[in-house]
Amino acid sequence: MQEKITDILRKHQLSITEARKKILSLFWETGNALAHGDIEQKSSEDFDRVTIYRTLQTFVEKGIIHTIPTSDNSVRYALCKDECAAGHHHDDHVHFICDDCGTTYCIDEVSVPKVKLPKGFRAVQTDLVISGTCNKCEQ
Amino acid sequence: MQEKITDILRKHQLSITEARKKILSLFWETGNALAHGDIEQKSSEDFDRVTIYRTLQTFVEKGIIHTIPTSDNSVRYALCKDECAAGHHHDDHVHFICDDCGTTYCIDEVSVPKVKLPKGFRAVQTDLVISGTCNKCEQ
DNA sequence: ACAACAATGCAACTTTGTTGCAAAATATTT
DNA sequence: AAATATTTTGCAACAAAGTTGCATTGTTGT
Repeated sequence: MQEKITDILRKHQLSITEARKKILSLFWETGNALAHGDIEQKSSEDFDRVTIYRTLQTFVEKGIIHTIPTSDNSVRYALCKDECAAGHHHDDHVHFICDDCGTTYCIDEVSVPKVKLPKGFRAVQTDLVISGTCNKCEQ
Repeated sequence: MQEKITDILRKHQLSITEARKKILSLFWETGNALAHGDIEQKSSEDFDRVTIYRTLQTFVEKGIIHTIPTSDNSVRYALCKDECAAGHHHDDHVHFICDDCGTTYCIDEVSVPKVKLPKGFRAVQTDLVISGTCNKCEQ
């Protein structure tokens, strides 16, 4: 587990620090997307607020995590697939946000359908965000 | 023009005030989506910051405008179609955000494709957000 | 025109995010 | 393995974004 974490950091040419290991393992453990606030709650005693901001920023730049668009103001982050490299994200999968529990899922098994845009519009990134009720809150 | 604006407000059972008329006409004039900041710039001398916040909130609740999900932290608003009612938005169209000029378009001619979700997930709202270069910045 | 009600402005505040710089931790070189 | 160079972190201070309570003003219905 710890090896996997340090491996990822090394692969992206990042020095291995406590903060980065901790934050990265949080993503692995939860599986789902995390907002900055979530991370702050789960590690506020270990690290400064600023460190979390900077770490997330670095991870995004290096292609380890990506941001998920949301209608409310909260930026959420999730682990990228292996194909993502620095500066070039390829996270064209579906994101699901539960209105009940707030959990954000990456639905890997569904891929984002290609859309034909009007003349002159060139697409670079496509995000499909679905909100509703997740399988845990459905009962 | 002014009649159209007051009509919309009346239809949604809102009292007709200067702030609401002004902000609503801003949406009509620009056609595209507006962030809170845009509105503040274009009317900061007329109204207080707080009034803009509250007006936008009211408009969303009443189904006059809707929020558009974005990867960066900026909340953007756009006019709803006629079918939207208070509490029930039906804005399943495509949004396009230009990386160059920052303009957010509602691409009405393209509709959001239906997506099959894993078992237990129930979709309520589907947002397809595409970013890239718009037809004005393409040259 | 008047009373009832709703919206606005102001001030104070909370939350969220940013920047510069010294101290500490990590990596690199020999 | 120790010394140096480089990066990262924490702190403080700040800037921006958003919220709340309350008195004042504006709007609506009779």
